[in-house]
Amino acid sequence: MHETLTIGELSRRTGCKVVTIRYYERLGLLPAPVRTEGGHRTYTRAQEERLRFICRGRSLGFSLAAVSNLLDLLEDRQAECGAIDELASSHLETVRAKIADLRQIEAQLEASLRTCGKTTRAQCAVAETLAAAGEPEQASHLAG
Amino acid sequence: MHETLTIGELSRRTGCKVVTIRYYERLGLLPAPVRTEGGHRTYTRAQEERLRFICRGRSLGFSLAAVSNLLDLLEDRQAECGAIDELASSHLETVRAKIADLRQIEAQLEASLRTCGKTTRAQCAVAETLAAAGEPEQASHLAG
DNA sequence: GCTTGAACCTATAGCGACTATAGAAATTAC
DNA sequence: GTAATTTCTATAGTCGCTATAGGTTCAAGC
Repeated sequence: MHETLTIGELSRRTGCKVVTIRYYERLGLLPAPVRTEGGHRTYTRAQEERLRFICRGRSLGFSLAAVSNLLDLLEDRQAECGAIDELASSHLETVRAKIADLRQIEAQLEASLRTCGKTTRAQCAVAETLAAAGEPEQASHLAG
Repeated sequence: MHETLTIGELSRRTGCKVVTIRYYERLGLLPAPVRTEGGHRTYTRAQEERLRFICRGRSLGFSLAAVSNLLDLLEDRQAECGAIDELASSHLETVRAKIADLRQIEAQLEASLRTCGKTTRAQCAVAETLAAAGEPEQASHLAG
């Protein structure tokens, strides 16, 4: 069987939006597929697999650059498993750092919300938490 | 005393970069400060407080739009504490959702790293985790 | 064969929250 | 007076998309 897929079918099968697929192609993450006479893209199973890999990497929080590295490593039959592991474990560290950041934020928000509702507007605990004049802090690793 | 500050001094005192301070001004988050004859910005203590508030909000993961809302609420002497609480607790939910996402990612990365190093390249567990053909997933709330 | 409507195409601009660059002018320290 | 530092403006780039506009192709029904 192994028929080819339109970009819409590929999108449905992978959960990756059509515009995003085209975007990945423009970035060079996905190879330019064969086109119909009219110029529509047609994808193979191999390309579907590659896209799945990209999506999975993204859903694990890897940057597109990291995903690209991973794809290169996988394609290089000489490459050691070690290089892949390294990328993954350095990413794991980043993930853990983000969790730690977020937990601090969670705790502070919880604390100020807990003491609020009991005080007047002038001493709103949440407002105080935000206004608290602390020492300059380095920006956290948080993106948003 | 209450002297004014240059943008560089303000930056050092708050930990907010000079370019970022100017950026906040352009967005209207910080009022345009008085200038010297030569056109250099001079800041007051009130503006320093406002900037601290913004930075604190950002470090708690609030968007600039949310910070702007919070500032408006604080300035409005009529406003109820409740509105502030609502913003904070809805943000807390977002934070918790992000933590949950990241924990799943952490677990998956840990799991694949644990089983790796024991297998040959061909069955690299990390590579498999990434290649795993799963059902289409909705994108997580993660920004980066 | 013809028409309709969905899916597809390209190109460009926008989002958020900055960051980087270039080149000029002001300020401060000696 | 000069040299170093800081500041100024304006513009473009980052990341990972998303949205818009305006046009073309494709598949199905008649």
